[in-house]
Amino acid sequence: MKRLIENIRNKLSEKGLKVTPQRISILEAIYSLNNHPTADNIIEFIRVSHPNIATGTVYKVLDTLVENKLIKKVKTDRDILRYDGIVDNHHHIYCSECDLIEDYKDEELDVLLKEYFNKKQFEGFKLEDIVVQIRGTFDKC
Amino acid sequence: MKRLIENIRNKLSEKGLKVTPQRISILEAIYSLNNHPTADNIIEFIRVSHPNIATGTVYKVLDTLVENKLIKKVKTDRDILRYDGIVDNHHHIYCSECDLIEDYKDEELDVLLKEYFNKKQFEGFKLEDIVVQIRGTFDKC
DNA sequence: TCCTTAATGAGAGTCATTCTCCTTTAGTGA
DNA sequence: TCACTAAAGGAGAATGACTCTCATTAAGGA
Repeated sequence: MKRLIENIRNKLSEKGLKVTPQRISILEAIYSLNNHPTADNIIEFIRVSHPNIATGTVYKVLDTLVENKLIKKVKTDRDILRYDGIVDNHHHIYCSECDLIEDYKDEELDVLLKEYFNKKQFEGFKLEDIVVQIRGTFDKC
Repeated sequence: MKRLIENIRNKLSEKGLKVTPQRISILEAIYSLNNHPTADNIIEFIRVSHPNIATGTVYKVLDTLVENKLIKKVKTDRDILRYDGIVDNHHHIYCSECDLIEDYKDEELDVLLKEYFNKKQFEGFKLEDIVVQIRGTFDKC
């Protein structure tokens, strides 16, 4: 736990961001809440230890973290914005029945896509990132 | 134009949906406004010829159309829902600078992905759809 | 043409997110 | 170590996209 917080401090100052208790607990919340929390999940989690944090602050910090690539936004077509503490390239599996979003890492796929798009070459466009959305239904749902 | 409306009528009744003037003009708006309009874009467009349409009606019709797979939802990074009149399998290019979403059709890519995921086989998961999100920046932005 | 049921209009309500403005604090430099 | 300044946070009002409710209207089948 100590170690996690030390790690968070380093990440923040590496980016030239002020290390504030609010920023630390928000990142801590994202790392603790596994499944792509919403802003609301994060606020609820933090209020336990930090009852006075303002919702505006949480949104502002989340924006800052996204800008500095310490977290990612996850787009879903069905509901509100979610946040993802994993910034390595990875994909998402969306269940059509429940609201779950699962992470999907697949280096073989990454290589395949990278090679494909390298060959392709877009005119007038600088490619930054490719994310695959896999939609389907879990049998358990 | 006559032809477009006839086409829309057919699509609606094929799905067993009542053919109402509101539904027709909403679909017409989506087909006319090319680039993935927001609900607001659609409302603005329709009000010209149909000033009394209620915003609630527009949202309700859009939901119905999505449910019946006559249109698709797309979400931008800035968290605004947009609607897409193209329901064939296709992908999207997201610009990090502007909020534009461009369509990206690529059958070679579709085949590649289909083969890849056929080989892969997920346990306990029924695959429905694979969409690739391509993020980057247009030089013009 | 009539009847039933679904669709629409109007407008109030909701709720995630943003804004404003004042206070507090992190980090720098003396 | 302390003081200063710009950046960050708190409180809560404001915004705006979307939803709900309920009375009215109209599509489509009998």
